[in-house]
Amino acid sequence: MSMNYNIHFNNHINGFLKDKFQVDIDTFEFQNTRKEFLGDITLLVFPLLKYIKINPEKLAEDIGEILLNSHKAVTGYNVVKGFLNLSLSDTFYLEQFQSIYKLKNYGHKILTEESPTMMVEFSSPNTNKPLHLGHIRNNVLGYSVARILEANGIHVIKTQIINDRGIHICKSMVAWKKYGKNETPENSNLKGDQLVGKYYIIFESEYKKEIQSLIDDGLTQEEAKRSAPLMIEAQNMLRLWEDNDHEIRSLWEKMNKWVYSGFNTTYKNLGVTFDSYYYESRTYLLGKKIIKKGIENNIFYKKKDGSVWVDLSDDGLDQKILLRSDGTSVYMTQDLGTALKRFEEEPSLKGIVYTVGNEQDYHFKVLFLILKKLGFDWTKSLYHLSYGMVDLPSGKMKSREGTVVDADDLMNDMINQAKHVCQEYGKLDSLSSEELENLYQIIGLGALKYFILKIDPKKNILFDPIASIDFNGNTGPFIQYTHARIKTLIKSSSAPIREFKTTLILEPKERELIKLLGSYPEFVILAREEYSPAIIANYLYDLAKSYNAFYQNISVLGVEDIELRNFRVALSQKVAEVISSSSGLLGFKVPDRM
RNA sequence: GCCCUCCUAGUUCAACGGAUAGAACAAAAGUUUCCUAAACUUUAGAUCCAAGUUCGAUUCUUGGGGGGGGUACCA
Repeated sequence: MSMNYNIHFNNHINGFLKDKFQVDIDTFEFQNTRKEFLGDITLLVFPLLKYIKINPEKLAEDIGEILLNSHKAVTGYNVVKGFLNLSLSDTFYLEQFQSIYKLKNYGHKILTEESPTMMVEFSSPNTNKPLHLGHIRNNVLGYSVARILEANGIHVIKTQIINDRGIHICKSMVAWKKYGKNETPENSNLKGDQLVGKYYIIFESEYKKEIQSLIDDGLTQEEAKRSAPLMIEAQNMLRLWEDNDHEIRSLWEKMNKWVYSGFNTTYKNLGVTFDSYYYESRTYLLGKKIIKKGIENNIFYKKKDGSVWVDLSDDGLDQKILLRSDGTSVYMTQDLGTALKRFEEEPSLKGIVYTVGNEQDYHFKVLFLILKKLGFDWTKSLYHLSYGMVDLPSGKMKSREGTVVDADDLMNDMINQAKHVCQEYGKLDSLSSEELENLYQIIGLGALKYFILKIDPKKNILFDPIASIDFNGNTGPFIQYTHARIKTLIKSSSAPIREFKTTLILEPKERELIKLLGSYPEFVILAREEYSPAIIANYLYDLAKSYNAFYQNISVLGVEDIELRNFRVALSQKVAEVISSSSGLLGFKVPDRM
């Protein structure tokens, strides 16, 4: 995680090793020198021992000597075990900084005609109930990865597959028909998705009652579940839906429309957007052709009852069903078809990122393996962006037990919490009520997003709403606050930013910050697709923290030197840019003033 | 049962196989002539256990313990 010092020192070290040991090594490992040692950057000599059998300290000494004599940036060196600590000149850092400072959108590659295209699938809700906290992690992760890919010069299509058909939506439809015929989002004052979700819950609870009374009549649990009138009605409805029954289809369309309108509100509040949509109702029949071809090529096999399977035991996995005995498709069939369709429709498509929870790790392993067996060459650029569950301090989220956290409720709570905290601090008298509402939203949602993104995607999250909105510590509001301070600083500084004098004498803390910015290519981290949002988020926090330390130190010193002041302003501006730009990657908005 | 995954201070999280394992919150103490104290400076505190691989292991391998997830006609 440091600047690519190879660019600067590669030739010198390489030439030396060639001359003396006849080995050709072209990349070296550098890291920032730990602050308890003297020096700025450190060359790791250990890895070289594989090629050169020599005492590491001796080798480090030799390389240090060569660099000191031949490279003007190196002003000194010392050796600790296999670590070669190099001191670099102020000039070097200043030049680095200046070259970076001139760039706009540092770390962002420009999209061109030749840029590859990738698809990022995320969100992918069911249309029978509103989005919940788990969806928020999904959306924030998927959207963030899409932005990171874009910064890498990749043309990204953000998409989702909407599970808009099936028994789950029929349950809501049955309940709505039976218990709430005239209720609409307009006359009930409920968001469309909330309304449909309400009837899903009504279905489940009425269904449970029916089961219980059947059990009381002497049926077994299994029998009761199967013969409950509501369930039979829902299954009938599904059949009618598949037969294209006009009435059912129009009811289905009406209720789905409500749900989409509700989802759109949620997405808008959350700040995510999509470029295309796939609907299960249009994709669920896909994939059967693939199955047929697979059977012909002996990749799949048919059982006596007519069901189709793939045997993956050679790859350490089980056998997997691909078509039911009645010839209908399963989830896997559909996903095979959808993947193929996407590559057919979008000839320039290079790969797909699937943002789906880790409970489906196995599914995607199998999906990718089957596609590979079928011989599609794009299989290797399919990636399952898997992420852990979100737990609450109060316990686990279980949708069946009604302990889920609704996405809309959570966002509102976060905004209210932000309001509460802001009002406690006061200092907001100068803002209009409209500005205030906007501010609360920015802070509340920034807190939520950062809290989720700062954690390694593969780990489970323990989400604590109160802790997330703390204005101190590793939180979104802290970074936003730092950004706002920098903006104020820049605004209040009338001094123009001029060329720097290389004779500048720097205080230790300033040097640290220059190093931070000198190693600004660390910001490339933001633009490297192999890094997760979590790494970026934590890096961002370090940056904000460094700025605070820097700021405090300067204030205490009371430095008034004019050159230093200009320099400081320039640095601050760069930090501000870094923060606001990377905030964008995280899906933050940052206020101009607070 | 089998497969996948996670386990680091009291708590929530960091650490390309690199130096004395970093932060934050909570705890204890201190700092206000200052571009906002929504800050800063101290102090105390951790790698689940056991082997192996090597110059070096929180990281890789194997075994064990604990949590979570998956497991053949649900998505």
